[in-house]
Amino acid sequence: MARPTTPLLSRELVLRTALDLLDRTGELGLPRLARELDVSTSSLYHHFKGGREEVVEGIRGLLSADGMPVSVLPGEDWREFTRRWARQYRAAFAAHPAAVPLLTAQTVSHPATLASYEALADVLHDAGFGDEELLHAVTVLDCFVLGSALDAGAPVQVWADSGREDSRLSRAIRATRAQPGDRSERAFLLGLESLLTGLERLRGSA
Amino acid sequence: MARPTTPLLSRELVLRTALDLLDRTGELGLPRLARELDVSTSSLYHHFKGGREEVVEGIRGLLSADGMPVSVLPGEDWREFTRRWARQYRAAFAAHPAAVPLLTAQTVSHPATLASYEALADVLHDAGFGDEELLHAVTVLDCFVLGSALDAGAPVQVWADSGREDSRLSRAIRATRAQPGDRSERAFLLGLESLLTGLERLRGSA
DNA sequence: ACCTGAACACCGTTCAAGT
DNA sequence: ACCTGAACACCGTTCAAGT
Repeated sequence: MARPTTPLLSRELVLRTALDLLDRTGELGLPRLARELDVSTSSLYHHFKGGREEVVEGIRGLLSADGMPVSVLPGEDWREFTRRWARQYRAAFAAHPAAVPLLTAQTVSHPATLASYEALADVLHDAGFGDEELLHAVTVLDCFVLGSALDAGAPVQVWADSGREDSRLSRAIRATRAQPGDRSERAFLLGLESLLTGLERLRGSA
Repeated sequence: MARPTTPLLSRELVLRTALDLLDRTGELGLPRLARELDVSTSSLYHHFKGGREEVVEGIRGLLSADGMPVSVLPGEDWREFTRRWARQYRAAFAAHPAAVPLLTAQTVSHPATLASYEALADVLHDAGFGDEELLHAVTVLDCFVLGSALDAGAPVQVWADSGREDSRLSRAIRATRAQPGDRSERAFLLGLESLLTGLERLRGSA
């Protein structure tokens, strides 16, 4: 066939298919992805010169572009914005658990993701955070969100439950009947509030 | 040569070499690892029937076994123990940044790691945490430590700095002159204190 | 510009063969 | 039990050839 009159691929199509493949199989292989698209593996390199890494980064963009808050709503303070930012960030990851290890293994470079961090930084700055405090705040939130995203896909509860039956942890798990996914999210919300309170104190100390 | 009179390999030797390889090259390939050990690739499977996954899990054990607190020191309260637990956990990971993405991509099953979580759970229980609160506490701490371990290897600061020069984040980074590694640790300690305070409130509400 | 097919250097894993 | 060498089914990436 060689060059078709109308392109068979587009970045968008490749990325959507890649994310779907990841969701269904838990893995992302370029040959497998190309098969899914009815195309030869080398075709992918015409749209992603950076190869596999660029595909993964594109997936990050997909998740960042859709729904991440970019500015404060009317009447919203920094606490509310930050809560929204963190919840949306985690939710985007939690919806695609298999993508998370791939994303955390690779440096962030996608503009949409960078933009969402910039938005957070701007809001914190306007709220009175100094440069030092601002960096700490962004780092702390980033760490907790990423860790929680990993936990959303592979909850502590699941592997802890396979330990000794008479252990404290196993007994605690049996004593409560919430689903691992629910518990993961509840713990996230709880930790987030603690961090927001801590950051408020940090802001005051500036 | 076939079977040597004295074994060429041991789990310990393989794991130490694997961790060293990971530290030096940032990657862990079984053929590469075998070459490092002057042995054929298939030899590794005699000591790790679970293959690559078991090797990675063994590395987790190496990091967990060495220095993780297992019981409270005299006069130590739950807060101090938990602080020590989290700091040691993160430090073990931060010392081997390339191992972190491998470890977070794979379910925990190593007894030494499970034991360190059990130890934390026991201390929290003795401090009066109920089953529900205990699980939340362990989850929150796990999330934050893992996220911070990722950040220790690939700090937010590094990739954020490659954004627009006039952005708030880039300006904040330039305005402060701490090293990314230092900042990562400082942010961790700051967030940890916030979480400890939050968990204290959780404990009280039981 | 965009797709193909072949080629290359890698993987991880299995297994019969040797001591 | 422990090591080897060959074999298998995969990877990711490159590149000349075709339209």
